[in-house]
Amino acid sequence: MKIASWNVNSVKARLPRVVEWLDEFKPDVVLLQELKCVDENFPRMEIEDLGYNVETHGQKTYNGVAILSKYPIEDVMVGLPGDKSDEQARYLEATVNTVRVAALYLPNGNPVPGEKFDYKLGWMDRLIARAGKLLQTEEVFVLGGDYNVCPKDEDCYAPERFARDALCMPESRDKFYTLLNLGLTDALRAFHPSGHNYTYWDYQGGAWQKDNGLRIDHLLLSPQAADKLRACDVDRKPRGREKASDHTPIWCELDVAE
DNA sequence: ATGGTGGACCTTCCA
Repeated sequence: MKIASWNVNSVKARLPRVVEWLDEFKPDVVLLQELKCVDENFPRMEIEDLGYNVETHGQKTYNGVAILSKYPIEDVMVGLPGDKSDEQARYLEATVNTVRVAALYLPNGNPVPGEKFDYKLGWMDRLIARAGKLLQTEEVFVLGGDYNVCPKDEDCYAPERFARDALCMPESRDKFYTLLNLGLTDALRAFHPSGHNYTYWDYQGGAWQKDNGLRIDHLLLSPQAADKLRACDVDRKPRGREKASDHTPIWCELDVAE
């Protein structure tokens, strides 16, 4: 069972790239971020025509997450618990083929310091709390998405340039490791313990051509999911195409009965 | 050197 995550940076602008990639990669489940549209404007028909069920949690102009699945999507939970005043569409959780999955778009947090960085850290506290709840169920689960956290200096092409950036700040990394240390597995690092495995390259300055990237998209697995992990990698191909997103998909394969 | 990339939206915000 192949589960992928991809920040598409506008599903409307990216639809040809998304359709093309679904057709060639044939993932079973896809966690999308940065839809940048309300639910009514999601290109549901085009995705359903490829054999996917669709659940969306959209928002006008900003954010927005979705779950696409070849299996029925059950027990949907919209939004990250812990702050009823939070109106940003950044979290969607559901069960597909016995696996609990979440599509998450963690706040960027720049500039530092400021309200946005505080919101990021607060959102991470809520994610840690949610992961703790999920771990109590001892289920197979995957928390996938754009975490906007670059875990280590080796995950950044120029760590000195990002030392004060919200993606690399010690507070961001500390909370990311608090999350991991609950007992989750960073699936990509389980298969590629070191080296550059970037998932994002800025549009500016020829970053893609120079491989000036960062690893900020992650698949975090419960212990029960990690036991079933068979493969994990970044698919760089979509980033090199015309009208590309600035992120590229990360995927894993779990040995789950179908 | 006050640019630069891209998306949404309509003038500025966000990444």
